[in-house]
Amino acid sequence: MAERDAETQAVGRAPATARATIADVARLAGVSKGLVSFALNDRPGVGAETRERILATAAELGWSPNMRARSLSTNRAFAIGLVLAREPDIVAADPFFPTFMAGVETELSGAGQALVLATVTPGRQEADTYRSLALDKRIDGVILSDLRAGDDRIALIEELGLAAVTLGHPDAESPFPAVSIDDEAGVTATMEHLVQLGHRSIAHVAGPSTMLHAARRRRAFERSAAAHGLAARVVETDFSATEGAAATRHLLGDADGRPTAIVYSNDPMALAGLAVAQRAGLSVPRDLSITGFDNTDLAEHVYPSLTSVATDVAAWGAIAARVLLATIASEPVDNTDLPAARLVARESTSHVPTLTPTRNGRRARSGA
Amino acid sequence: MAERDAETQAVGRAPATARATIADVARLAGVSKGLVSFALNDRPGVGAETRERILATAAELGWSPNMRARSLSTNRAFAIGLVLAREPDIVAADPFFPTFMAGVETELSGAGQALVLATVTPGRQEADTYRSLALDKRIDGVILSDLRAGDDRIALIEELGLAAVTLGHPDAESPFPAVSIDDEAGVTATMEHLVQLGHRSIAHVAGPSTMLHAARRRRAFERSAAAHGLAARVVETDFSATEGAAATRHLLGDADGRPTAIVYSNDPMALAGLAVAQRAGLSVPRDLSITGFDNTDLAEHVYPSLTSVATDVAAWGAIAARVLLATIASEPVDNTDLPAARLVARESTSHVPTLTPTRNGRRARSGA
DNA sequence: CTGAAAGCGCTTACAG
DNA sequence: CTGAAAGCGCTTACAG
Repeated sequence: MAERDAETQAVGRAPATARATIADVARLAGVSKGLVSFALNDRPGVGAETRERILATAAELGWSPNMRARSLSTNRAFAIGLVLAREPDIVAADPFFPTFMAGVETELSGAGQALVLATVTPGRQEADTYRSLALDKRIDGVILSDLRAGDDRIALIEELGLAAVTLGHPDAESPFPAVSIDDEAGVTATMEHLVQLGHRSIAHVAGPSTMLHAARRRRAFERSAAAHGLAARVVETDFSATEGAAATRHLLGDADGRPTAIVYSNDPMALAGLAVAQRAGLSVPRDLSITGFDNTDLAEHVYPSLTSVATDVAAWGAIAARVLLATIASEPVDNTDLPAARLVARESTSHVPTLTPTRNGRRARSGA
Repeated sequence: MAERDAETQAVGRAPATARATIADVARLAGVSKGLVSFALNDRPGVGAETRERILATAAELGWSPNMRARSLSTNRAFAIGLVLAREPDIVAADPFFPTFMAGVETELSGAGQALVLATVTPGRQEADTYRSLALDKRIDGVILSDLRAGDDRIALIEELGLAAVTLGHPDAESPFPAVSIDDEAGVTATMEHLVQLGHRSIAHVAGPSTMLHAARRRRAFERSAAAHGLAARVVETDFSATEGAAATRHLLGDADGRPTAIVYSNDPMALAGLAVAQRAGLSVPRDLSITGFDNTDLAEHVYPSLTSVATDVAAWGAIAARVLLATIASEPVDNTDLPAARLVARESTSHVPTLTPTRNGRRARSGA
């Protein structure tokens, strides 16, 4: 061993195991550490051939940047955070997050950034999680999902000095860019579809009114119902299949006569509602039309297949990540609106029965 | 401003924004930085009252450790990684991961550790992801899920010098502890259940044979079939609802007579299979019994509700994380076996029809 | 165009 | 029991 290796051997570790540092590159290339850093970061002020030589030796040594050191000196984490605050079973039943994260990842991996994910039960644990993520300096910014009414996370994130992007527009002032999908358009299209099929008695099974997107879908439902001169029956739930089933039982047992169509605020509830209807001896869509939201993979694989509203969730994730990274890099960013959610009509919706439905009546299925 | 603040003001930033460092604590407590570090880390060699004073001033200044600095000097990331390498739609349809990650999180948050999550499409991108996670020094170890036959990640992770824990036992030598759930017991219980109901023609819709847990479930099926003197028809899929549906169509159209029961290797496929059967005019469970695996939230909310195999996925995540953290801390760890998967019998399984099933036949449902 | 030095906020031998 | 110093691997003014 040449004596120049002496220092890296200090720990008694095999040289092969030791990672090359810029000091190694500098020594081998015969320049200073600072110059190596400049060359590696494509900064001006390094002679062309010097740069070449530095890059070559770095490659030869298999050098790669140590993010810990980089982070410490640049005061950046090169990572963003996502905090999921829903009851575990609701997160699990909803394919939104895995798809969304896959989209986020496509953007991050190319940019050398990492995603740190935290799952918490809703409540004060949530704020603590954001707080420690920031205090530990693990992330540069967060993606705020599941925006709530008067969401206190906006102020918290601002106080913590993190960058952020919100999924959808908050209901109050926000210093953060919003990346949104117009899901109201999806609800409106659903209503048009049902009205066109002759439905006049349509109910909505909504998500929690504290969640902005659930409230938005509900308002779109109510607006559309009003526009068509229909009553707007709404049952609120927590987005779970269990409460979706309960809401359906409630609606089907309604003394005022059960609705001929139910618009659910997500797919898991619609699937649970479908089962409740079938169990009650109703045929879907002959006796009852049903629609979901988010166009889960399963939607086209149940019987009857489920009419649902599709959004490009992965694209949403990718754009949200891109906007957040731009924000972190202090680049100017605008609010972004993604293509509106669109209705995918399938078998679970059809013409309203002309008479009160009978269990034995045969009628050709129409619609999608 | 006293002149002792001069240095922290160098950037022209408001003092309120500046985070307290151990240097600040040391100055205010009148000791050296080293001593502060010792006191804060509960190391011996600090006088009782000195320690008190240091802790008090740290609290007063709202000091919290900067993980970047800590990481750089200790050569640890205080974070673990999870790389999801499945097609996005399969990850999305399978509630395993969100639940698993919630379990992981319960363990990590208490230990001041973070989870960095990467989602990749299977293939060479996967290895690159592990590689850069390690080279960037972002994580100390990984949880290896979805073990494959002859899984090359074992060697890769070892080469990268990362710690790891595997979900289930690899099929070859592994230096890493395994945390396993005996899902074979679940399959065996399913078979016992079906045989007891009189089924003699049982098929299995398996996951990819390259995936160890899919292969394990399949082998358990075949063993159990053999033990009962039954033929073991198996159709292999990629775990997706789409292929689950296709496999079901194939089995129902089988020239040798269709099976009276189908054991699916996961719930999404079972749900898709249920729809295929219903679409073909078969009544489940009267004409065909169906079972799933993993006991998805939706299993109890479809009609008929789905007999499935339940495992405590969240506990699995928590234990896996705990074992991994112990490994990273160089504590001795053993392989861990969690309670065996157990069958949850519901409506989708019942007595085999005594005659070849007729579409109009009425027979009281029995079983679960 | 290039070098030498200080600094990011911690930890950890090494001396007293 | 305590202090002063070096080091982790980078980046970045500051001089030449």
